Amino acid sequence: MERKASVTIHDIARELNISASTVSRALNDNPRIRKSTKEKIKALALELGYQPNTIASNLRTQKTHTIGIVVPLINRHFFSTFISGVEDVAFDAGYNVIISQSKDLLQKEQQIVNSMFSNRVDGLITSLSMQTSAFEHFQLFANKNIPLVFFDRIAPGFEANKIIVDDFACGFKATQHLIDEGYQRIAHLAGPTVLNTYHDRMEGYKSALIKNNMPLEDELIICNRLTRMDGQEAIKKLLDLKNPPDAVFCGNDTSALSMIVYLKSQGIRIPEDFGIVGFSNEPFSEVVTPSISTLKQPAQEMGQKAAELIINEIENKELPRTYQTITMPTELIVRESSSRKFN
Amino acid sequence: MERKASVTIHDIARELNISASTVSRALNDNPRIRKSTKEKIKALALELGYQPNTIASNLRTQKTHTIGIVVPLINRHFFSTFISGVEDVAFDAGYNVIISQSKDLLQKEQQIVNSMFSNRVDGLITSLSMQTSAFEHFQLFANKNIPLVFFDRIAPGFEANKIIVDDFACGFKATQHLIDEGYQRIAHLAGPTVLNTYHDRMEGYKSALIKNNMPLEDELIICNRLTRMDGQEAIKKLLDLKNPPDAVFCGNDTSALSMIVYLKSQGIRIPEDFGIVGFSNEPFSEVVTPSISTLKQPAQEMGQKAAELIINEIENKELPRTYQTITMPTELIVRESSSRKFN
DNA sequence: TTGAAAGCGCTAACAT
DNA sequence: ATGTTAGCGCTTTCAA
Repeated sequence: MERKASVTIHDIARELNISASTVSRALNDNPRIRKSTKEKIKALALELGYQPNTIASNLRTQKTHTIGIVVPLINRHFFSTFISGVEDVAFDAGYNVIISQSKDLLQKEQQIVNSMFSNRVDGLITSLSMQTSAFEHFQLFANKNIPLVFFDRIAPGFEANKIIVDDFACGFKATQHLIDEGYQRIAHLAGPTVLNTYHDRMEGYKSALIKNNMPLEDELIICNRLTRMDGQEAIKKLLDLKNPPDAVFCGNDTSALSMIVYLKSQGIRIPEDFGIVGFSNEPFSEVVTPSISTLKQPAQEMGQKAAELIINEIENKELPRTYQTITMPTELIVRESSSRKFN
Repeated sequence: MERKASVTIHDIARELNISASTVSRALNDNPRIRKSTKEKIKALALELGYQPNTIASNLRTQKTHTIGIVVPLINRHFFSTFISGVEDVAFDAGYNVIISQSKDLLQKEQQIVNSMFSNRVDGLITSLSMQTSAFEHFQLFANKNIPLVFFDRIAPGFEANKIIVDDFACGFKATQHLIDEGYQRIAHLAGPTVLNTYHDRMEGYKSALIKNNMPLEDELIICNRLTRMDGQEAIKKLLDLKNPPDAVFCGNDTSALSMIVYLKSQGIRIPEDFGIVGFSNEPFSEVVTPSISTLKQPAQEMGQKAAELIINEIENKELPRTYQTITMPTELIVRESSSRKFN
């Protein structure tokens, strides 16, 4: 029942009448240790069930081989897939991954970022909460020159690496697609436009309308948090307009889904009477009826890229820092919810 | 560009002409420090931008306030939701969460478990890989008396806390439901039955058939890894039998979905001609057409419970250890894919 | 109420 | 090829 004190390199050293440093070197495969000594040491280490104490090593080397990730919600498909991508690359490079979720609360995000710092993560990868519009809490990392990568919801103007998709182009593509399908009056449901993602999608939407000489109308743009409930409220509001839209480009798939459910319940046919395009390519979008046209972001690849970037930065600290913003490719996936032409 | 050395308690001590221990005590709100001293210290700490070095503290106190989680795949909804539940409780209790995915590979699982140990996590929460049928790699934790919680896919016979659902009862309920709906010949698609989850679901299935005086037939039971592809192959095989089934209870929703897609493509009507029940209540199950009847596991709550259990164990190390197996409630959600009676 | 001193387990100059 | 020594930054016993 009692916790047996762990075996340390000193235990091994004592037993073999050598010094702890030799043991340390041997276990780290330092070439300056004689092969026979190494073998002796490793054999005994195995026999005694020695397990290195990473904490001690971390303290000594000032390096934790740990990457922190902060996302709004761990169990959102986009984020969990991103995390999976990070973990893949990190694991292969010998890094651990420590994760927290902000729950879209600025205050929690701030706490987490501080905690990650105190835990001396070697780098931090993050996508901002819906409430985040100031970035002082990340200054801690910038000041200490600790690598920082923003993805998806980024801090505009903050000097750091960033991984995004071209949300403007996505918004444009989605809207242009609806126009091409013959929809006449296209609305947009946006998320909080303090966030670059939702802001840019909306601008892309507007730009497409303008390019096609269609009027921008304030009443056709609704901003909320894009939950299922939000989607339903939005579509109700839109249908209640004197001059309601015949299509909506939604800021995410969840709200698009709830709109579809509501429209179906009202006997409004999709895509014949009403067109919908969502965002993110959630797993359900492909299999729901009608299937949801959407924009696919390469979540796994974004995570991998983020990990590569940050590990590279961690391991090349001395190089003059140059920050890049990497734009990953997206794909407009046209499905039933907007495909009049196939009918 | 150069990394400015961090402020330590010694810097604060020097500046105030006091000892580092006093600073340490003050910052930790030790009651034996005079209030005025405390305030002076905290003010200076703030001014200098002091951030505690958790690593050093961890080494000294032999406690990391970190919980390790090992799951097969981070971006499976059940697992990411479980993780979210753990993180919620852990964060509130001042614990960090470090995560790795085994990718259902035993070897990776072993590596991860060792690495988690070396990182001196205070406890480990895990769901086994599909390849795991021996558990020596967890012995490390058991030997050192480090709290260990298995969930979902557990190590039978291993002395540890466990959080599960009653998979046997689930299998029984699902099958009984299909029988009640009038299906005559019910097949089962199982995952690797070395895992308790899939094994128990299958036994539940068998038990329901027996109870209803229906024959058990080997050809109606297929085992694979339950991917989409696996589901499709399985349903093809089943339909090719001389005497094919008219319903399937699937070990997960993914394979159930792929069966539905295939059946629809063959013009087989669901639920009229064929009944399907899945497992896990993936987000898509509710919205696909036909919607999928399934068993709902309380993933978030399981995660919370796991965190509570392990934190309690961590913080009451001295108590004689008693291991519990907690069975969480499940719910059979009846939807279109098996609801003949509603038609 | 505060300080001195030791040490958690490891690594890395610097010696030999 | 190996040993000596110092110390990473913190906590904690013991002493004052």
